[in-house]
Amino acid sequence: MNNMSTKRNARAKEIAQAALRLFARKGFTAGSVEEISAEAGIGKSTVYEYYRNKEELFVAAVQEGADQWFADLEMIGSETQDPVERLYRIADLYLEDHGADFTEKSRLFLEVVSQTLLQGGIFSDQRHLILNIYQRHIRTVVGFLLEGVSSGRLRPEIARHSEKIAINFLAYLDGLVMHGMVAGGQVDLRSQIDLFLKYFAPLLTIERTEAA
Amino acid sequence: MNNMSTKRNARAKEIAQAALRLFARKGFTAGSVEEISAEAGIGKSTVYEYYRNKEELFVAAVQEGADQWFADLEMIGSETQDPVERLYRIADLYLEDHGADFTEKSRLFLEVVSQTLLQGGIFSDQRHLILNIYQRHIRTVVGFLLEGVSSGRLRPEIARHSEKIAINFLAYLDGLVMHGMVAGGQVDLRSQIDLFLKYFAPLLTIERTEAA
DNA sequence: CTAAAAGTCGACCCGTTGTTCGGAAGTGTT
DNA sequence: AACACTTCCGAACAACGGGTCGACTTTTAG
Repeated sequence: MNNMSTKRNARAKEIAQAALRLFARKGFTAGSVEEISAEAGIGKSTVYEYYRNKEELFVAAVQEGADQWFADLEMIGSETQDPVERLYRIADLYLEDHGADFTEKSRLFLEVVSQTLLQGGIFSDQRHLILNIYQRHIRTVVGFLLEGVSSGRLRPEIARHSEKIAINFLAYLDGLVMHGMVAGGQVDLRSQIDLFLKYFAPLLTIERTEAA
Repeated sequence: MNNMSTKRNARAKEIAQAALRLFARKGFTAGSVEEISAEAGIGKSTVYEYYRNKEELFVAAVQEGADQWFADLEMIGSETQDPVERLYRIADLYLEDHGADFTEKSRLFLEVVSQTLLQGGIFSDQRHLILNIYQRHIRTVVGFLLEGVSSGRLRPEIARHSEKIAINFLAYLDGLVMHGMVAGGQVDLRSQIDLFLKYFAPLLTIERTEAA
């Protein structure tokens, strides 16, 4: 029985991952259930054994994507204690795989935003789900900042505005990735971020190097 | 004859504007041609007298949106000469109408980005069109920065990185608007921008007020 | 005034796709 | 081997929506 349900869960997860890949590639409306089933290597009707409908499948795909994202974020938290280094690593995460074609995460993120506000979109009546993911995202970065203050590497004043700072930093990264998308390789995201952090990081850290 | 074609153009523009509104509200795939025709107060088939197909209509809608946007941007350029003031005004433009529900421009922008990268999307083979709009956008802000340098209000070093700076600034604004969208009023965009510009503007201007 | 041209639109066609259904194929139990 | 039970899927259903067509109305021009 337990064996049964774990096997079932594993199957459900496989389908969700296939859906994640396809939705990221083609979007919610254009990505058909049949294609997803093909991607997962099963029949179309089998999908409906695991998910009531396409929307539920999309939600599962988003959850799957979010889980992967937070796993990466937490990895950063455990691998380095230096707050500035952490910010650089987050930026790396955003740029990851940004070669020939874009990472699944960015595309799916875009699709989520669309579905969140588009009238009649999937999340228009399930905002709380997205809001949870969003707030966890912010909270993680706020945590990094506050830890940086406690450990004495960041200026104490940061603590007061930690949430605003986190939001601004992430907003910048999200926006930059979008620019990279529309500009399609015309913009060197790496050097954009380097320029940004070159001025941003000193605003946060204690050691002020006034001598240029 | 001339009268005829201007009348025809006017009609085409009306339809494009209706399309702009609807696509912004429901997205490209979910917004049907029938709804657009209803929004424009005409029959569905009439739309096809002015646009070959739905994609062409979408392109027209995007052009329409871009035209409005650049008109606003140029207005800023003519209304004030102060470069920092101009940046603030651009930020205002992004926040404009961000009350109950979001401005058409932001939503359409999102849809454009989607359609630009989604495999099989409209702009996947018409990237140049989007790229033109994008570059004009960047170039306008670069122009503001360079004018600021010439007039002696911005630091001369700015000139070297003017494009990178413009991109970073606009990327931040785009990203922030997206955050506002997903967070749905939980984030006070105005105060986010104020915090950002409070640290950003002094990096650009000549008069350094080291005494806090 | 009239005939051709342009504009309009209701009705229809048809491909796509989400969803259901009935039964076949596997799995475990006794 | 026979049974229940789950898993799987091919085929059919139904709705939706992009696009076409032919007839009707309005405009233009001589």
